[in-house]
Amino acid sequence: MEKLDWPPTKIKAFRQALLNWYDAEKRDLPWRRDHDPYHILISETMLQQTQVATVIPYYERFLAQFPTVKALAAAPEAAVMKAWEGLGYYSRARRLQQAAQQVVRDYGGQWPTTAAELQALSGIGPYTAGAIASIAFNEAVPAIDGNAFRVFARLFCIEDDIAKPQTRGRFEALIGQLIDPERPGDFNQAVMDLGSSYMRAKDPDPAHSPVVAFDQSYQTNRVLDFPVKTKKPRPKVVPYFALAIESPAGWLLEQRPNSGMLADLWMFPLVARAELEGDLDAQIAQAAAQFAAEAGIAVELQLADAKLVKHTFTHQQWQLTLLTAAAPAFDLAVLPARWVPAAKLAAVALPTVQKKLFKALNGGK
DNA sequence: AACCCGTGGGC
DNA sequence: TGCCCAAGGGT
Repeated sequence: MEKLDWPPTKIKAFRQALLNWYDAEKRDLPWRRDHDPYHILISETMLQQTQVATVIPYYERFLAQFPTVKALAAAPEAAVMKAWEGLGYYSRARRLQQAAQQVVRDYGGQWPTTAAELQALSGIGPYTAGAIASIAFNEAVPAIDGNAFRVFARLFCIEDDIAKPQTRGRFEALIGQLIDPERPGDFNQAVMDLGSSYMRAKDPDPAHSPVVAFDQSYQTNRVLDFPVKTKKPRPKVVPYFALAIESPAGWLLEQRPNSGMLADLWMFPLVARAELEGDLDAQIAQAAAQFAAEAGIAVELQLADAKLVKHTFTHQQWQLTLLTAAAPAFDLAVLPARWVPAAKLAAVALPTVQKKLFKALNGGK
């Protein structure tokens, strides 16, 4: 598709059909109240791999807590992580704050205005750079997300696998010829609205789409054949012991390493069972020994009543066997850990799997 | 290029 | 239940 074979009149008709529909039917979303690049950045970052309905309350709270790019740049990282709690993909939160710090420090608070410059900021890739540049700064660049891939794959019956990185370039070339140079931000957002309504992944309604006359997949009765996308492998099962250790000072929560799964969040200490040997009792004894070596104190681990908690991520399924122990409030200087009383749990960022563990300890409530 | 990184909803 | 999907980016 090096060169789009549509005549200029057809290109104009497509833009008009899309934008007329958008002007009449666009969704009323909190981040569409203005074109502030800070607002666009927050919303686009939250919306990565996350549904609109999930994002809306997070967006409102986040903006109330960190109203300006300077406020976000200056905030304690723990506060940013807490505001992100439950949204997932937590590196997004750290990189969002890093981007804010880059804007303040490297640009003196004056936003770069091109997609090329924006993409150099932390956490901003080709999609988010295109979205900010087109919506906030009117640059005629595509913003290719899952919606755009689906919409244009269907419109042109494109067989390329959208899971492959090299496919993006072909879509960029195509959309670059179609995007409305007068209204690039609205064009990109119209494509997203189209991709989440008439041209959604499941149960689409292409017959009533504003661009049905341009939809080759509909005309050839192959709508659901597009986009072509390879499947992901099933999550791998990973067994752990989760150590619920309670002292008069509260629960023992460990801060996870600053890279990898649930980086920087707070959880019960985990012991990987794959490295342990023997039956359950033997493994519990090994877990206790391992903990004693790290913490410098022996605890008596017991199988909890609610013993198994499962949590599925994109690539892993954790099977957590819950062990409990009562302990004195021993010194934690050697661990990246804290005693957190129940009343102070609201102060640390907990992943959903940790909330499940607390719930299991409370008898499912 | 292939893999890693969360969560909730829908069927 | 298991699987797919949802405004991706980093390495």
